[in-house]
Amino acid sequence: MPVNRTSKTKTAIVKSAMELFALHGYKGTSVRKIASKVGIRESALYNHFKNKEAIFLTVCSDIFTTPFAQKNIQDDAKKGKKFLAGFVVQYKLVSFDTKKEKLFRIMMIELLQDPVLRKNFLDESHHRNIALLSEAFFVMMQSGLIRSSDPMFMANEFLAPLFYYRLQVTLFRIDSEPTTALSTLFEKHVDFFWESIAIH
Amino acid sequence: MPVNRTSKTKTAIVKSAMELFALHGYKGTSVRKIASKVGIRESALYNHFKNKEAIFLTVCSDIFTTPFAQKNIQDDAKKGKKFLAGFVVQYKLVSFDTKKEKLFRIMMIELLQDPVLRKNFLDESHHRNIALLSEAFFVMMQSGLIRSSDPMFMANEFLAPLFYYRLQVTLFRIDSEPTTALSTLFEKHVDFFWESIAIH
DNA sequence: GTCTATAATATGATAGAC
DNA sequence: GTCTATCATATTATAGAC
Repeated sequence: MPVNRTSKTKTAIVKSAMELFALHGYKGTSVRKIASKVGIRESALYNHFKNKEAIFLTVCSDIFTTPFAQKNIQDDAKKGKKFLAGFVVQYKLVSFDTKKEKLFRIMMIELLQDPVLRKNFLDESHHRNIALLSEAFFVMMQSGLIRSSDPMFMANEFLAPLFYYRLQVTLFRIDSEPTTALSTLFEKHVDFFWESIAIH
Repeated sequence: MPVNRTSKTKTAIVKSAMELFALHGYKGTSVRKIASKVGIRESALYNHFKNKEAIFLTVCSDIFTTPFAQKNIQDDAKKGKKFLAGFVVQYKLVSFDTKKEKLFRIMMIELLQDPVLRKNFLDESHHRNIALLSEAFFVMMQSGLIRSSDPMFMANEFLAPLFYYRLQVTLFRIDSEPTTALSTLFEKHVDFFWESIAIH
């Protein structure tokens, strides 16, 4: 028997809620509208969730799950540019993933209003990425692959454009505008950045 | 006699509304709360503004006014690093300006929800900055100051970290955390970037 | 697990006295 | 220009029948 005992309705609620939260934020999404989108009455929804916040928390539960499961940075980082390219491939995949994009929208809307979400973003997303990249750059410096600098600052410089491009992708997609031009930015960033730091 | 006939109450409404919008967004701010903060009744507020949206539009009216009044980029850009440093000084001033910070918060909250605000951000902020920087980088390339590359892409790479640092400043300030460490990032960015592109 | 009914409250906005 | 009073509607949430 399946371990996942989550009912079909509950799954449908989370899915509908995610879409509405991504479009109108927490306050702009009413329990009524979620229920309506699912095709049930408001009261029936309370059979699956304690309240509106519980729905939101479930929707946000894997907002910061990251695919950057780095096993061995010490070794991987020695590959230099290839390591950075690999990181960006993952980042780009996440940026264009439909579900992740919805969660990213929710995060951006609530980031400045929700203290918990804000802390999680800084800890689980920003600091985690910075720590990973810092270590990698440190290794690359020790290996003589790149010029010497503050690894953590370099990590910030490397990460920031990725975030900015991801935000642009999201903004374009909201208005159904093509993202082909934006798509290449990620790879160009790796090339440009590596050209900037590499010791030839 | 003064040209500005805006009443004291109207000014107070805009000020209070700005603070509330910056904290809780458009939907999270009720007309009641604005009136309460001003110290008047809700109905009195409608004597100064047609409706809630009119208040919001007034608050947002100079959200994209920029201090980057570049007279002569063709000449200024030839100064190379000094031009970039000057740009960043302006950007940093805006990032730490109390009023501008509130407007930035509002923008970030509504950016993904309000199509008009989104378009204005892309046109008046992003594209304007990219156009300015692109032209500057183009001049620098022609002058042999920096390595050859796509000027517009380079502009993106230069602008993105500034935006990211500004966002971090804003997030830290919401939680009343010190921004001294962040403060130096802006100058370090200029140094790092110039080191990356300059022809020595 | 869903429905109808209902409660308590919040919201945007208006009417009319002062 | 501000007040009290009021309205229509929307909102979160609960009670109880089926």
